[in-house]
Amino acid sequence: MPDNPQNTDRPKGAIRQENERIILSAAEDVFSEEGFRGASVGMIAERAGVPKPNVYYYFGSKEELYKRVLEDICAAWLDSAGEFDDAADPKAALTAYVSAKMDLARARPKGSRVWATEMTRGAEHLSAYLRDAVDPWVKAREATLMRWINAGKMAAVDPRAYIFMIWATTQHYADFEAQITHLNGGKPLSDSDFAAKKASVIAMVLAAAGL
Amino acid sequence: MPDNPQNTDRPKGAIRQENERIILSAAEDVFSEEGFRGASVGMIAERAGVPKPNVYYYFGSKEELYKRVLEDICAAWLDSAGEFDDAADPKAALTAYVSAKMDLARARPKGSRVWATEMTRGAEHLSAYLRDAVDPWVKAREATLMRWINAGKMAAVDPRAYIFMIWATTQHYADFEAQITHLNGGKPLSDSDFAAKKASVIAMVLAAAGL
DNA sequence: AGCAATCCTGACCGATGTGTCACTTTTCTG
DNA sequence: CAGAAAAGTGACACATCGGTCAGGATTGCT
Repeated sequence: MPDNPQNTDRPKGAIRQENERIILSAAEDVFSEEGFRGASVGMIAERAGVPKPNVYYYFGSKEELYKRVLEDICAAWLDSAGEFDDAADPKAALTAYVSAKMDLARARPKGSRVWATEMTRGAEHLSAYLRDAVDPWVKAREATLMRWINAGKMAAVDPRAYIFMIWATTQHYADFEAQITHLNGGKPLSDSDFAAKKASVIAMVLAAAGL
Repeated sequence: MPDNPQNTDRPKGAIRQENERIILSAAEDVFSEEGFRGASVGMIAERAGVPKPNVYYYFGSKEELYKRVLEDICAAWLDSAGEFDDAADPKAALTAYVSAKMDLARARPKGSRVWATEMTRGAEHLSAYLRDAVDPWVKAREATLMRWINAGKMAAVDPRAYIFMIWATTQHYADFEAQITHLNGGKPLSDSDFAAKKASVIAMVLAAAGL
């Protein structure tokens, strides 16, 4: 095996692409359960069905693998964040955003949990992203919410507290999936159960802002 | 040192009580950051300022220590749960409950994060507690909310989704403290900042239920 | 087919983790 | 004060971890 610490500079072949995908998926699983420090590369390799040195072949280190997983999650977060279109009216914009967030929670619960575990460790690996992407996004939406409030289009809420409520409530369905399942007689929410909860969340979030 | 696997059967002395308190507190810190598997007894011992074998002297194993930490957190959870008094009217009862939950999030953020990390691992260590304490509590409060809804005292919401919203929104201030701090210019919320957010959360949760 | 590049993997290394234990020191009690 | 109980702790055994590497196998290209 050639000495090449810059694994990411290698040309992409079909095998590489497939194996990276498999390993990243397994890593997301294991990191979501045990966090960065609690997850072992051995567990990830086993989950992915590859030998452990292969994980190092494709990713230079546990940390590099973790960063790649986080990047992917951040991209998904940004995707849903784009649904908060501030040219629309409050009800339409918030409905779309909460809807997208609920869909993301449903489609990517483990990603959400990786994000959550990184938060509990102080979010060191997310600090640049929070500063460069999340913070500006929050400030822009605060401004939008204030504009709507001042135009009398929605009730006067603390914009930031409102945004936190949206995040918390939607991500709860991913992050606390185990609790929700336990409280649902040990069964995960079915698609129709989830759709009903989604509708309820949208309604409540809108009502919280007088919409 | 005598061979006594039943450490918890020993009479409690002042030194023991103090050292257990210190170790439990340190354990809560470390478990909240790295979760069960990622936390090491060595880290906990260092955080507590005691030699590692002393941690084993007072607690039989890492797992026993973890269970003790969780028990303490569950007791706090039950404390705040008692504030949801179903003899009161909806507004008073919900205000009291959300207030208590916000206070708990503020006073015990690390406990909340231990709870959250145990959730991300599937909540195995909490399954009995969820079944025996949380599930009955949720069912009783669902019934209460339905009674209020049917009496026309509050808007028709999905009771369970509403309870999840309360949990999510209040615990968010603990679980995502790192994010909130990052988004607050790197400074933790001051007491007055937090009080304002608390008031906003209470208002929004009430509004979500038409109160 | 030959060769280069890529991929795979058993064995290995030093570091770190859980837990133990013999022994020492300190505290408590009669 | 003496002895028992409680508390403290350096050293240790074994397991697991992050990461490495030589060499074999497979793939891709001319």
